[in-house]
Amino acid sequence: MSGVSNDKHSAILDAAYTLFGSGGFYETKMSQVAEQAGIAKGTVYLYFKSKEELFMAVTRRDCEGFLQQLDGKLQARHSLTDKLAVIAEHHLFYYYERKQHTKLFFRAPNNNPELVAYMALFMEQYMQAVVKVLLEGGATEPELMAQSYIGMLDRLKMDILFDASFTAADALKRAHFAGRLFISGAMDNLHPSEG
Amino acid sequence: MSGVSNDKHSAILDAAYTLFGSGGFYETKMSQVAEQAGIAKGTVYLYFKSKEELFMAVTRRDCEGFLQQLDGKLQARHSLTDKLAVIAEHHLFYYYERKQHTKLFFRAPNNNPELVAYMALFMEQYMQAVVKVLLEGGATEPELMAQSYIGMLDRLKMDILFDASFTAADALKRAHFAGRLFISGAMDNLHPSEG
Amino acid sequence: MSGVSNDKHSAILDAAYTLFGSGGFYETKMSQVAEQAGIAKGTVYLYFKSKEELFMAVTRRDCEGFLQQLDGKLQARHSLTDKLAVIAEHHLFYYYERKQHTKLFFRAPNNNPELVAYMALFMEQYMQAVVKVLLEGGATEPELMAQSYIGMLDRLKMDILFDASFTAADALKRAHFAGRLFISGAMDNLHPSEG
Amino acid sequence: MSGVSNDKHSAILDAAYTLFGSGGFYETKMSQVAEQAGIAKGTVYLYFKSKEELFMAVTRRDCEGFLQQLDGKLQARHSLTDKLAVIAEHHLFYYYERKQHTKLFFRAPNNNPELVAYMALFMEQYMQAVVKVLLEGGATEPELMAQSYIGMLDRLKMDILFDASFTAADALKRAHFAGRLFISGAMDNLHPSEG
DNA sequence: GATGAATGAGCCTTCATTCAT
DNA sequence: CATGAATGAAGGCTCATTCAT
Repeated sequence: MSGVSNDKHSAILDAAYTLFGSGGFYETKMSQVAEQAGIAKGTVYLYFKSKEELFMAVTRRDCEGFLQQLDGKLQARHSLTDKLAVIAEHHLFYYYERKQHTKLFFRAPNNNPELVAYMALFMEQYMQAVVKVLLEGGATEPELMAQSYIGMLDRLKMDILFDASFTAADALKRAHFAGRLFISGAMDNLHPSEG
Repeated sequence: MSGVSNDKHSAILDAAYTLFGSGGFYETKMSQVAEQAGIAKGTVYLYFKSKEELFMAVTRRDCEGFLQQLDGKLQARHSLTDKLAVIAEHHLFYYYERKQHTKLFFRAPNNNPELVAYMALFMEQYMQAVVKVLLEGGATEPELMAQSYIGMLDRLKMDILFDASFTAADALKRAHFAGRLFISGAMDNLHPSEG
Repeated sequence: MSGVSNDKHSAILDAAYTLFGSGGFYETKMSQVAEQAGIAKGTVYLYFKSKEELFMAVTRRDCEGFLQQLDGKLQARHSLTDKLAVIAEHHLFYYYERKQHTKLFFRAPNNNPELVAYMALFMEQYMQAVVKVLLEGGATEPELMAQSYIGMLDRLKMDILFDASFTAADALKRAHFAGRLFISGAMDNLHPSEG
Repeated sequence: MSGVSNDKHSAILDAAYTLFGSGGFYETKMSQVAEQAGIAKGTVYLYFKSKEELFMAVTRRDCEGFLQQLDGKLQARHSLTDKLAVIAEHHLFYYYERKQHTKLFFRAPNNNPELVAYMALFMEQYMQAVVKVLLEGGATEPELMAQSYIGMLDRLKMDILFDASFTAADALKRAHFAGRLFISGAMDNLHPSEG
C-alpha cells in the first residue's frame, strides 16, 4: 500500500537531491524535478506542499543520513583517538561521495526560517555527537572543541568538493592530518622561533 | 572628499551590501537597492552593469577589506603566537562587526563563474597569508594547517553570527581558545582514558 | 472542429494578427495579445516562445494563405490574360479585405534574420508563381516582368489600404486597369507628341 | 551666425540618417545619434523636440531631395519617352546610392500620424510629378498610370537594395526595361497562346 | 547654448502553484 | 491519485527625456 506511494515520494526526493545539489535551489525548477522523477508537475505537489518544503525534505533526509551513519560508525570504536578518527573520515568521505552535489550545501533558499532552524538543529546534533565523544575523554570545553574540530574538517573538505582530481586516498590523508592536528596541536610541527 | 561621483558609487555599494547581506542575492531587488541608496532605479545601472556585477563589486570590496586589514594587523606582530592570535581575533571580530550581513557569504548567485573564481581567489589569498605565518614558524604542511586553522575560526564564528546575544568579549574568548587549541592541541584538555 | 488545443493556438494567432496588423510589432504588447485572445499572459508563452516567434507565425500564416489562395484561383483559369487578371484581382482584393491590418506588412521587427529570410522566400515564391504564368506565355524576361507586374499591383493597392472610402468595385477597376496596362502598355493611352 | 547652429543641425540629421537608415527607428538610440554626431545627448533635444520629430526631419529632407533632383532632371528632357526614362533612372539610382540605408524606408515609427501624413504627401507629390509628364503625353488615366509606373520601379529596386552584388549597370538595365514595358506593354514579349 | 547624470515608466518573460478533468 | 494546461504576480533592465550646472 504505502509501497507504491513511497516509490513516488522517494523518486521526487532523489530527483530533487540531484537537481538541487547540482544547480542549487533557485536554479532548479519544479518542472525539472517532475521530469527527472518521471512524473507530472502537479504530482510533486501531492507529496510536497511547496518548493521550499521539498528542499527542506531533501536536506533533512541528507542530514539525518549523515548523523545516523556517524552514530553507527562511532559505536564500533572505543578509544577516543579512534572515535575522533572516525569522525574525520566520516566527514570527509561523506562530502567526497557527494562531490556532485555541492550546491545543496551552498545554495539554499534565503529567507526560510524553518530551514535555518533545521540547519541549526542539525549543527547542534552533529556538535553534540562530537561533544559526547569529547566528554568521554574528559574535555573541559567540549562544545568549543567540537566546533573547532568540525570546522577544521569542514574547511579541509573544500578542495575535495571543488577539485575534481581528488582521490579517496587524499581524503583519508586529510582525515588523519586533522585528527593528529586536533589531538596534538600545531606545535609538534612548528619551530616557533620569534619572527 | 574623494569626489562627488564617488559618493553615488559608494552609496549604491553600501545599500547593496546591507541588502544582499541581510536578504541574499535572490531576495534583494534592484529597486530596493536604489531606494535604499536614495536614487532612481535606472541610476544603479549607470554604475553597475547588472545585478550580478553589483554583487561581485560588493563581495570584492568586502573581501579586499578583510585581507587588507589582516595584512596591516599582522605587520605589527612579530612572534608566531602573536600572529596566530591576530588572525583569530581578526576573523572573529570581522564577522562580529558584520552580524547583520550573514547572507552575503551564504546566499550568492548560483551560476556566476566570475564570482566562483573570485571567491576561490579570496580563499587562496587568505590561506596564503596564514601559510606565510606558518612557514615563518617552520611548518611542514603549511597549507593543510592553514586551512584547518581557518576552518576552526570559521565554525567558531557561527554562533557569533546567529546568536544575537553574543558580545565582543565572547568573540575574544573564542579567539584565544582557537589559538591555544591550534598551537597545543586538544590533548592538554583531554584525559584519553580508553572508552 | 480540429481540436480544443488548436482553439487557443488560433485564438492567439488571430489576436496577434489583429494587433500586429493595426499597431505594428513594437507598439503591440504581449499583454494586449493575451487580453484580446481572452487568456492569461503566461499562456501565450505556452504556444509561442517569444514575441518575435509569434510575429513570425502570424506572418507565415498570412503569407501562406495568400499564396495558396492564389494557386487555387490560377488553376481555374487557362488563358494568359485570364491568369494575369486573376493575379491582379487576388492581389488587390487580398489587401482590400485586410484594410485594417496595414501594419503587418510595414512594421515588422527590425533585426530578425529569420523574418527577413522568410519575407524574401515569400517574395520569391510569389514572383515564381507569376513567372510560371508568364513563361507559359513565352516571356523572355519573366522575372523582371513578374516583379514589374507585382510592383504595379502593390502600388495600386496603397489607396485601398489607406483610403477608407474605397469600395470593392474600385478595387476591381484597378485590377482591370493593371492587367490592361501590363499587357498592352501605356502607348495605347498616350499621344506622345514631343513636349 | 546661423552657420554654426546649422552645422550641428546638419550633423544630427546626417547621423540620424545613417543610423535610422541602417538600424531602423526602434533600434536606433538617441544616445547613438548624439555620439555619431559628436555632441552630447541633451544637445539633440535643442534641435529636435523628440526622436519622432527627428525621424520626420530626416525623412523630409530625404524625400525633398528626391523630388527636387527629379524635378531638375525632368526639365532637361523634352520628349515623353525621355522623361519616363529619366524617372526610371532617377528612381533606381536613388535607391542604388542608398543601399546602405534600407531601413529608413521600411522601419519607421508605427503610430505617428504626422509621419503617415507626410509620407502620403510625398507619394502624392511624386505621383503628381509623374502625372504631369503623362498629361503632357495626353494620358486619360494619368493617376493610375503614374502609380503603376512608380510601383513597377519600386519593386524593381528591391534586388538593388538587398543584393549587394548589384551594379550601376544592372540598375540602368532595369530602368530601360521598366520604361520599355510601361510604354509598350508585355505583349511584345509574349506569345499569348491559350494555356 | 551645451552638457551628461539622473530619472522612472514600461515591457518581456519566468515559473511556482492551482485545479478541472 | 495523477495530470499538465493555465495562471498572473513579480523583477531586471532599457532608454527617451529632463534639468541643474
